[in-house]
Amino acid sequence: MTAPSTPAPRPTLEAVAAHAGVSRATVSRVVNGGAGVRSSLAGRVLRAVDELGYVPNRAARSLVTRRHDAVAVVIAEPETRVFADPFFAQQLRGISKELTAHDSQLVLLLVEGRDDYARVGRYLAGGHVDGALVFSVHLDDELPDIIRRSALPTVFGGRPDRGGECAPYVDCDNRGGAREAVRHLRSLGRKRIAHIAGPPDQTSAVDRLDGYRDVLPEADPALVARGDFTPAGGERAMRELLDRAPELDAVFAANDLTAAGALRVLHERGRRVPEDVAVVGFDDMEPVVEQTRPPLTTVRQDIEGMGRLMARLLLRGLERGGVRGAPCGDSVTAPASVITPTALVRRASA
Amino acid sequence: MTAPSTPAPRPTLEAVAAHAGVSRATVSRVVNGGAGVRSSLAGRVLRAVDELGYVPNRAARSLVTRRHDAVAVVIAEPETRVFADPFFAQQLRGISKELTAHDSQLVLLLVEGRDDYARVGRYLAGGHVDGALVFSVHLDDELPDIIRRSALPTVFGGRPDRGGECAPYVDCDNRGGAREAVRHLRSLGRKRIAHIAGPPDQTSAVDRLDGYRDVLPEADPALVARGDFTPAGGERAMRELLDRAPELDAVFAANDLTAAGALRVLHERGRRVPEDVAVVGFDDMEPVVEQTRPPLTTVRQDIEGMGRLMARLLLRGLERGGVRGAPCGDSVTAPASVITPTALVRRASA
DNA sequence: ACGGTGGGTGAGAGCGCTCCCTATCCTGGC
DNA sequence: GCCAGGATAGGGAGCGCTCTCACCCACCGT
Repeated sequence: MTAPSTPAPRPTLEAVAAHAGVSRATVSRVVNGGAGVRSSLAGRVLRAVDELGYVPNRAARSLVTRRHDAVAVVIAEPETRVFADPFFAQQLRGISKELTAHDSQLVLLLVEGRDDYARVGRYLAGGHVDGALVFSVHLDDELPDIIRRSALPTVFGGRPDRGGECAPYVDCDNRGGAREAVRHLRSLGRKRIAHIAGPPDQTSAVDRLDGYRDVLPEADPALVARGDFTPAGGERAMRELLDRAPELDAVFAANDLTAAGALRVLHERGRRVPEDVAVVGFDDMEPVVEQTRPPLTTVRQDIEGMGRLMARLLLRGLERGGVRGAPCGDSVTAPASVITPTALVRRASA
Repeated sequence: MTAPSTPAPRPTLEAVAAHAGVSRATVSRVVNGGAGVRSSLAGRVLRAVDELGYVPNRAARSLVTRRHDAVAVVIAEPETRVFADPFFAQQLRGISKELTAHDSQLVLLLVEGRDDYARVGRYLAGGHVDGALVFSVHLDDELPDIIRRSALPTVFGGRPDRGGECAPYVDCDNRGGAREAVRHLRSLGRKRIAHIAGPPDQTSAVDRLDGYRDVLPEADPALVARGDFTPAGGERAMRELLDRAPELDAVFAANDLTAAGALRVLHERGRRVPEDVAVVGFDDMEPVVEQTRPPLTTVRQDIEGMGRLMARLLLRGLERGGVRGAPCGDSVTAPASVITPTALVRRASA
C-alpha cells in the first residue's frame, strides 16, 4: 500500500505447483474442478492456492481456451429516456446475478446512436466476449441484423423486429397481458374502453395494442389514441380521448407512465377514478404505481426474472456450443425464445 | 453463417505479416500506432489488416502487457432503489462514452449485499481490470476499504465516508448547492425555511444538510425533518413539519423525489405553492421535475459530466501509472478529487 | 573514402495457461 | 506372482502477442 512501486507479484500456476510439490498440469486440473486428481493431492494444491493467494490469469486462460467468460450486454439508444428507465436497471440486476453465478463478466455496451453500430458490430465480431444480450427496442432497427451477422451467440431482450422467429429472445407476454387487462375492465362492466398505445415502432407497444384489439375487435377507432410511453404523452392522449369520446368509462394505458399522465388529466377534468373511469396500466413499475392516486391497477411482468432468463438461455447455449448463427428453426443449437407470463395486479384504479 | 461448425478462423498477426511481407514485429508496431515504421510499409500493413479483417487478440495482448483496457464499475446495493434511479443510468452513460473513446471496456459489477463484498474484492484484486469506478453511497460502508486494500487504481463516485481525503472521488458541490437553494429562498423573503434531509448515512444528504445550516445556523431545529430520498419519506416528513411548525413558508428538500412527496402533502393540506410555501428540490431529475405541480425549482448537477469526469480521472491516472494505492496526499500519483459545480434552476415552485 | 550514427526492421524469447501425450502407479484377474 | 488396463501425474508444446536486442543500411561528418 505504502509502496506504490510494488507491482504486486501475482503468483502463477508455476509458483503454486512448486509450493505444492506437483506439476503445473495438476494444479491446473485442481483449479478447474479437480477431476482426476487424488483428493489428498488436490487438498495440498488447494492449500497452496490459498496460502499464495493465487488467482488464475484470465488472459492466459482465454488465450488457449478461446473462451472469455464474458458476455456483452448491448443497450441501444440510451439517449432516449429508455435507459434511464428502472426497467433496464432491473433486467441488468437479473443478468448480473446469473452471470456472476457462472463466473462470467458483464461487459456493458451503451450504444449512443446509429453511428455507433459499426463499432459495436466490430467489437462483437472481434471475439472479445462469448456472447451477447441485446436490447434493441425499435422496429426497423439494423442493430439486430448487424449482430446476427457477427455470428456471435446472442439472446435478445424483447421481441426484435424482423426475424423474431430466428433469433432467440425473451419477452413478456405483452399481448396476453393486454388481453387480461382489457378483459378485467370489461368484467367490471365497462362498455367504452379506450386504449392509449405506445410508440408504434416498438414491438411491445404493438403487441399490447394487438392484445386490446383481440378482446375488442369492434372497438370504436376513436377510442384508441397514441402515446409514447411517457407521462406527457399520456396526458396528451388522454385529452384527445376525452375530447373525442367523452363517454369513455375505462382506459387501458400501454404502460404505467402513460397511465400516470392519463390519471392527472382525468382528475383535472373532474372524472373520478375508478368510479367514472377505470384505469389499468402495464409494467407494475413500483415508484410510479405507488405514487399515483389512486394506486394503479396494472399488469406486472417479472423484469428481473426476464434478465436472468436471458442470461441463462445464453449460457446454456454456450455450453452446448450452440446459439451461434444458427439458421432459423434449428432447434438443436438455438434455444427457443421464451415468453414469460404476466399477471394483473389489482389496486384501486380499476 | 449457415455452417455453425465453422469456428471463424480469426487471422493472427502472423497472417497479416505474411500477407504484407513483413515481420510480426512490424505489424505489431503499425497496429499500435505505427511509430517508427516507414509510411510506405505501414500502408502495406494497414491494407493487409483491412483485407484480412484482422482484429488483435486482446487476451494475448494483455498476457504480455499486463494491461486489460478494461475498467470495473462497481455499484453497491442495487437492491435499494438507488440503482433504479436514473442517476446511475446517466453516470453510466458518461462513463461509457469516456471509456469507449479510450477503447476501454466497461465491466459492470452489481453488488447485491455485504455478502458479495469479498467476491468483489477478490475480483478487483485478481487483476482482471486496470482500475475501478466505485459507487458506494453509504457511510460506514466497508466496501471502499476493501477496495482500497486491493490496491487497484480507483475513483469513487460521490464522497466516500472515511478517508475521503485519501481516495480520489468526484462529487457535486452538495453543500454549496444547498446553500444556494436556501439563499434563494431567503432572498424571496421567506423567514421560516424548513429542510427535509436525506438519510443520514449518505454523505450527499449530510452535505446538503450542512449547506442548509451554513446559511441558517440559528434555524429552529423543529424546521428540520428527516426523509429518506423517497417520495413517501417526503410526505411523511412534510406532515411532521406542518404539525410541528405550521407557520413555515418554505421547504428545501434534500432531493427531487422528496420534494415531490412534500408537494403532494402541501396540496393536501391546502397550502398553495409557491404563494404560501416555496419549495426547492435537488438533482433536477427530469422525469420528476417535469411532473410535479407546480414545476419544481431545484438544484441541478451535471450527472453525465460527473461520470465522464470519473472515467477521465481514472484513465489519466492509469496513463501516469498512478492512483494505485497512493498514500494520502500524494499528489504526484493520485489525482485530486473533483467537486463539480451545481446550478439553481428556477421554475414555478420557488 | 571510411568509420560513425541512427532510424527502421527482423529474430526470438517469453507472458501464464491448457491440453495432448506419455510415463508411472496401483488394482485386479488369471 | 505376473501382466493387462485403468487411474493419475508430469512433460512439453504452443495459444497470439509485445518487446528487447541485434542487425542492416543509408547517410552524415571529416
